[in-house]
Amino acid sequence: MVLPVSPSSSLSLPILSSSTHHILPASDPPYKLLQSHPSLYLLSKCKSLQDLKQVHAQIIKTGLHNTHFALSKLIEFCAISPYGDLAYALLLFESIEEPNRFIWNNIIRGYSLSSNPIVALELYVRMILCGTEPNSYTFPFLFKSCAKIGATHEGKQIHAHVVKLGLENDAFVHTSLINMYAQNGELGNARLVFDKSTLRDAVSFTALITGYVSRGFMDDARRLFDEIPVRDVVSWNAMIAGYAQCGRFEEALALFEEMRKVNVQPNESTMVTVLSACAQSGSVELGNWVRSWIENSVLGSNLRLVNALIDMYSKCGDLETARGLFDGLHQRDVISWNVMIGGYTHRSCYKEALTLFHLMLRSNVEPNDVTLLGVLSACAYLGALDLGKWIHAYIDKNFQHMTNNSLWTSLIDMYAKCGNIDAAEQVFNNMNLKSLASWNAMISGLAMHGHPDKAIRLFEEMANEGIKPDDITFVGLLSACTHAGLPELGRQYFSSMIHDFNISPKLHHYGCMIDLLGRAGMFDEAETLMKNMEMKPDGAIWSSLLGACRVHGRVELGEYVAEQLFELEPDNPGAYVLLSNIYAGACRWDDVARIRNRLTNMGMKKVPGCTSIEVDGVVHEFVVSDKVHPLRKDVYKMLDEIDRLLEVAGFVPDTSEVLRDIDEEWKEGALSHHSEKLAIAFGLISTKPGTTIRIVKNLRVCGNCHSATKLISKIFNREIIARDKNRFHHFKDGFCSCKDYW
DNA sequence: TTAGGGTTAG
Repeated sequence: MVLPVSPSSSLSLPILSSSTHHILPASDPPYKLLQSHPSLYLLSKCKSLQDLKQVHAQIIKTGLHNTHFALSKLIEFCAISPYGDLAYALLLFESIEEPNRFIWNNIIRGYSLSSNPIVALELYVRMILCGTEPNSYTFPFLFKSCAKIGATHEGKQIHAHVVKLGLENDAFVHTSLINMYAQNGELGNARLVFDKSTLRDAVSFTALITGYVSRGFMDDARRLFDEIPVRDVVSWNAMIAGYAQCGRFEEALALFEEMRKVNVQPNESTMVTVLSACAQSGSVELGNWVRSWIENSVLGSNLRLVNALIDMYSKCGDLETARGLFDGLHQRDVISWNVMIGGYTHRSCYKEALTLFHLMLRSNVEPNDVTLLGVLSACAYLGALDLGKWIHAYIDKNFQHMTNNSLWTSLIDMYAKCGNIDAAEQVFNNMNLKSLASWNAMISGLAMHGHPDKAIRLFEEMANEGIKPDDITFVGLLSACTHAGLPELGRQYFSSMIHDFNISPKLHHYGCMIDLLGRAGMFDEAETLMKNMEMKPDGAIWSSLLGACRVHGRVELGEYVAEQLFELEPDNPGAYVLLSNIYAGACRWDDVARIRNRLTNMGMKKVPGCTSIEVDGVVHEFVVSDKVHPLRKDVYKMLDEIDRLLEVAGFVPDTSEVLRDIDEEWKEGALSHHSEKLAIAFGLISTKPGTTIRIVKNLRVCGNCHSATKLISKIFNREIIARDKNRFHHFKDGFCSCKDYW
């Protein structure tokens, strides 16, 4: 936006110095009388737009609407108060023939606080074109708007207006100017404004410190902090929050100690900041101390603090204490619900998260975008497509105009992970402004569904639109190559990422490459890559190499790799299972027995296989040889029928696998009782013929179940979409989309 | 002769 430029001036303000007209009409009665007028008093008591309209009517009835003062108060209330209504304020504003400066300032202020601050700038243009001179109150609202929408260009023009009017020495204008530059990433200019002025109170210092903190310049921030003549509580808070934000929790907590030593009384924000540092660093002891401090202070029942406590306890893993505090709340706001739901998802208790969400819907608190982001990630994890769809509809209805497009990205992720890649593509294609995250979500979605061609096309489209890929984009691309078994292409992307895009490979990228090379049997290249890594390979990388050894029957290499894994992750039974299977493949039964014994002696328990399926919005979970599902009798009856039909169709179970391998659901006996087959049987009896069955398994699907499921899809004429630990399998007409490569 | 700046769940 270009603001009006005066033809007579090299600076930008045209009408400022020329015509200022006078403000209050002569009809305005004495102020004292106005201030004590009952309608104006009532205004401050309004709690809704309806109340407001009644007071407005009374103001008109008593003739007060002819005074600028009453109109000012009315507009101020409508525009600023949480009970007001900005649209109503604008309506009123437009009806005033010659708004005075106070009225202009307050309508601008209202928009600066709104979700649409650009209107504040547009109103400012009108204000100066109308010949009303802005004052030191006008500018902080404008700079706040510029900061909120990143309007540096406009901010600079308005800065010129400030200079022209000689207002740069107003403390409020000064600080909001620093803040505008700092928030818009122009730290140099923020510093210039700060250095040029003699106005150096804690507030202006803090504005600049926050700017440095947001860019990670902690040393500069700290130097400034040490220079503040009189540090107030907000400056302490900002510095503590700064350390916490960049993960330097010890320094954050040390500063908090220091603050108490110099007798600065912590306030609500201090405690929120400290609790969030405790939450992130897992310092539940300090958290407990903070809790007793809070309970012994006037802040005892402060909702924000209890919310922060709930958040702290759940992030530290003490969900019980968190839930106790949550249940003890007499009044819960949306944040209370969000932290508790987020606590469950953070600790992987997705079912509890969804149960709580349902409870929230029944209470009188409206979910917001944060709630939905949390719930969508739980849906994605559980494969709860029905609830995910419901949330999609809810977003369409209530959040259509929201600028936060992470909700759409989250929907893409949810649909992809719930097995509905078409719906994911639809959401993606309907997005007006696609963020990098949304491109990434779509690319990885296509990758896990085994559509490397589509993922690659999307990547090219993205480049054509001038969007620069990041490291996550390449994880998606490389995993597309892994799932499709395309080592050559993977190699090309890996090299392109480093040389064309200047992105240094992280653990994830190496993981994809080593998986890809290993499974293609290119062990020499995989080993070379591992040796040349800048960081130590993690358990996941060694595991994928071990998996490749199993596929290719590389016993000796497998033994070496397994040793590395035993050392790195002594409590992970996966490595033992894989090594045992490698021995089994080579018919080395003594070694198989030795490894089994070692496993048993160490008292390790394999993660039990578990498959979930959602029917009519309810998520049902089945474990291997399930004995708890209420409909298990019918399920096992169906299972017998399935086995009979499989036999008729000529299916011979590969029992050798059960005898030889301790497969992913080891020790659990009969193949037909694997959790995915139980879930499929349940799906067959509880959905209409022809309905797609979607299941989610926590482990990788075993070879025997994979073959059986292919045939089941044909016999029962059902599409079966299965998500396992690594990827998706779309079973249809006797075939699987993974082309038996997984 | 009505008002304004810096910290604050993910």
